[in-house]
Amino acid sequence: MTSSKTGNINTWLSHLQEETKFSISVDCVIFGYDSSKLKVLLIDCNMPPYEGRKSLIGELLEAKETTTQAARRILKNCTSLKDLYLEEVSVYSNPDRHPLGRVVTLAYYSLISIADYEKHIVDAANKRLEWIDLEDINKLAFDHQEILTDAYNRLQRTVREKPIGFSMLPKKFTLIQLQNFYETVLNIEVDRRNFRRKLMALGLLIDLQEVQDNVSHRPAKLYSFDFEKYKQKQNIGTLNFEI
Amino acid sequence: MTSSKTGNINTWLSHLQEETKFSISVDCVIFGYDSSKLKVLLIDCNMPPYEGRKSLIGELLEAKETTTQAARRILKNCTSLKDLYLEEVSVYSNPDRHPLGRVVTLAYYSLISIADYEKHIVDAANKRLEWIDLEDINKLAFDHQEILTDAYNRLQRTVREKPIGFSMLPKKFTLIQLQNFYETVLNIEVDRRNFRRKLMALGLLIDLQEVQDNVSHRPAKLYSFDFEKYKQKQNIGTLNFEI
DNA sequence: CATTCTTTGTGTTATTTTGACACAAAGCTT
DNA sequence: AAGCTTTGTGTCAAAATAACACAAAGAATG
Repeated sequence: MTSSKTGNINTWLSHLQEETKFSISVDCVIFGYDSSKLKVLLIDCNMPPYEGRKSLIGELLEAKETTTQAARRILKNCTSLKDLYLEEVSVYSNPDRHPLGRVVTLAYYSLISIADYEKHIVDAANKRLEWIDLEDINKLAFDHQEILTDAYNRLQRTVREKPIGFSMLPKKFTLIQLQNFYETVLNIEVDRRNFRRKLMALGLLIDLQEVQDNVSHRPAKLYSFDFEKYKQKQNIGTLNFEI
Repeated sequence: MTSSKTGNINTWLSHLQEETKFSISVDCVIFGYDSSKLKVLLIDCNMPPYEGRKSLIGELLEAKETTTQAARRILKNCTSLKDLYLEEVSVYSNPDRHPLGRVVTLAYYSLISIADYEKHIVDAANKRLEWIDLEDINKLAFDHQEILTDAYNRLQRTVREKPIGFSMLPKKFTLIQLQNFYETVLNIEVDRRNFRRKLMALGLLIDLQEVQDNVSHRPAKLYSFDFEKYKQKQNIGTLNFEI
């Protein structure tokens, strides 16, 4: 019945054979946002046949960790930041996708506010890490272009449904900055007044009673996102964050 | 800088070591719909310590296939059906999740119209496959309860955004059947008239000019879903399938 | 110091979408 | 023929969305 030599892994005992074991890597798409640009943290690839191209940041899964833990390890290695937003994208398992041999990859994406955190990017020169504008990326190593596309689609979807965008903005932001962020990430244009009305109606922005500094025009009011209130609303089911 | 012994898998050459290779399995959550019930195709598990419980259907990934191909192989093995809807759920990689040793699992879910296809379920007795009402499932083997929950959440989300529900219904269906389906899967109640208005407004249902047979009341009109028109609308961007 | 420039902040109206609700029609049963 | 069950349909109120213009704040300029 079952054509597999190994049988149903979930019902009867069989031993795990070496020839059906695989290297697993975890690749991270690290999105950053800065001055109205969505960027991705990339690294130079010098592995044939992809020399000269850039690639996502990835490492092999280790013996005693989950893929999520591996993703956090990678993030900490290149940003020295913990607690970043992290979301699984997909699995990439084409047998020929990696020149070193068969590597099955789990992709995750993560979000960073470049303005707030650039100072933490460790040793960027040594690691040849670089923020590249998303719109300028078109030919990554391996199947990373596909991974990036998938990750971006996931980001676009999730950013509409959950307040993950705020982790890409400074802690204090203006409504215009927030609007620009959504317009950039979602590649849309929205009416300023309608956007403000909608956001204020959520009741999740804290008016900091401060205004911008050092701008050569009327300074905008500063807000922060009320994560506490969001959690409460989430718990009591009152929530509909929808951009 | 990088603490990993293996270094960045995507930049420089390192060999793939045996101690960091893993067994990978693919598990399928096969949803079926029949007489207003959402069901899942499960198999008896007789592996300690989970004897007596039921589990999802899964097999080990083979050397030359993608995880998607493995999922299709599994589906064909237990339903002899090809071209079923298939969607990735998530990866499960806790080191202790499987008693045989470390197994990293990719979960997929798939959809079947039980009414149309039950005849194709091969050798259900031999394989100890059984359709179990979703609401009666509460203690599966391994971490399969978690996988099922994740898969169901994905199904609920996708069924609202894409016309995947029609692959769980007979090819000819009544509007009431369609409504019952959405009410069951989404665990909501909707107004009959408003539901009909919304669905007809999509312009994607074909009025078959037929009515039900063998019912002891006024027979309902039969419809089918216009997959062709849906594809066209999708291509020209006119689409907003949203239940 | 008055004028200009840029950007912020705000309210109303028309349109569309959603939600609530009741009764007649079809076909089978008795 | 009367009764039963389920299907099929329209209107109106409420809510959400989309479109739109002008005054106010502060810096820069002459």
